[in-house]
Amino acid sequence: MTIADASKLPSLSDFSGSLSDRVHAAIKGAILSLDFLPGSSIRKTDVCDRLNVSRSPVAEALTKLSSEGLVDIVPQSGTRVSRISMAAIREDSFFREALEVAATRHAALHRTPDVVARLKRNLEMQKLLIVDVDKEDFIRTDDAMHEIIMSTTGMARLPSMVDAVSAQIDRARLMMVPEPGRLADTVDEHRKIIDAIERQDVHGAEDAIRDHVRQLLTRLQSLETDRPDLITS
Amino acid sequence: MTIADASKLPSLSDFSGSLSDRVHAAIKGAILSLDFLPGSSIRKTDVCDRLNVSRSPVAEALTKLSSEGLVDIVPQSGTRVSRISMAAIREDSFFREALEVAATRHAALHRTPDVVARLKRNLEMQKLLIVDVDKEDFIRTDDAMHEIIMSTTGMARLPSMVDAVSAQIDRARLMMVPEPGRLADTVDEHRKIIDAIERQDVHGAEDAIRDHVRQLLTRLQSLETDRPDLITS
DNA sequence: CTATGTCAACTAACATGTTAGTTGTGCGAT
DNA sequence: ATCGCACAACTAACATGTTAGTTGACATAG
Repeated sequence: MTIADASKLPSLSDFSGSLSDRVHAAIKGAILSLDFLPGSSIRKTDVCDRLNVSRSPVAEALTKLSSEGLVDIVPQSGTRVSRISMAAIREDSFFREALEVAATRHAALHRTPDVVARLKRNLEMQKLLIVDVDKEDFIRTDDAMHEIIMSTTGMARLPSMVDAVSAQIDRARLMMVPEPGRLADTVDEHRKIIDAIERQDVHGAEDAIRDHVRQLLTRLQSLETDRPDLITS
Repeated sequence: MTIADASKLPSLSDFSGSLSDRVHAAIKGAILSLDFLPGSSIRKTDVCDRLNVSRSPVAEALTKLSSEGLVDIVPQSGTRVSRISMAAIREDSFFREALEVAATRHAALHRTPDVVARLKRNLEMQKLLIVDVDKEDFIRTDDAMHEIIMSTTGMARLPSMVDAVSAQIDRARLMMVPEPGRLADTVDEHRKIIDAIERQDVHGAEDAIRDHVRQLLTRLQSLETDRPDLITS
């Protein structure tokens, strides 16, 4: 059984909030970036030594990660980084789809000219970033678009909810090999979503965002054959 | 400032799982049943004394309740039972609607004759229970119907997800005065949902479940004027 | 060589001691 | 009487000690 390499943990000073929060963020980052490999076991004492904290905040952080599905705690035995399972990815994808569809529906029903303008400006930015092949910034802009749509609902907890439910997806996404032309396709999907919102075409917007979210799921399925070492079931 | 009466906590032996889990269930029950009143502060030591456990499991339980929105933890200061806010209820209702709509959509798309039969049997049971005016059993049967629909998705975590997101709603629901004829209306809403699933009418099923979930929200709005002492904002 | 039982090492869970931040209270100054 | 400030009491957060359940290694019997 491999053991997660605690030396890969970033320093706590990179984060804010309570000690527990920072430990949580540090470990979560290590898991999502695959510095902590799926299936490896986490030794609390290693983490404590590396971060210079006691077991309390580490225990609390691991409990939270467990509820997010990123680690498996076996009572009285040990804690392991959860393996990526297609079943878990499909579940997370289902939840994410449910929330994104609801948000997009709301956006289509209640859109204001201001929101449409912001979405269109965001889309133009995306087009520019494709030409630059600036993937980092593209992802940031992509996220911003989804946030604009979510913000129309006025639900403060929605972004963090979507975030929590996307943990497995985010981790799996990192293992995918980039696909040529995928960025251009993504922008096209975004355009369809924004167009439907502008027309207040509720069903059109729902279908468009659903297609978009499912694109990712479809592409993730390929991991099952590509990286069977990291995927269970 | 009122203080939550720890003597109202049920005994831990009524629950199963780890000590933390049982403490969590006990406190959650007290909050949802309004034995712990919204706004009152929870004294860890009282809870420890009553349940004969140390502060660790109590702290963990309260952390979890905090993430469910049932208590507010003020760092270095205190923990209070969260007041019911219309904003929180609306958010929870939004999340619940998103999940239930997604589940119902899935049920309509992939329904089998067996599922339809089970749903129809459940509906007949509901009709009988109206005549008996057996509210307890009616609620159980109501819940069972939603579970049948959710089970068609095959998503293991869906019920617990909906449950977590319904905490605020469940608490508020208890304060509502029963409305004559409401049960019959509920059955009618259920019938529409089941009919649409049987016809594989996706949009019809979505609309029907949405109407159903929103009925509750609408009725909850009245609390804002009826019980302003328990509602904030 | 395999199956099984024992035991030591390890771990999460729980208990308890300690620290530091917040809040209200009362006293004194104005 | 009111404002401000110091202080005491209380709390969550954190550190650390203790308990009990799990696991795998190893020895031993078949």
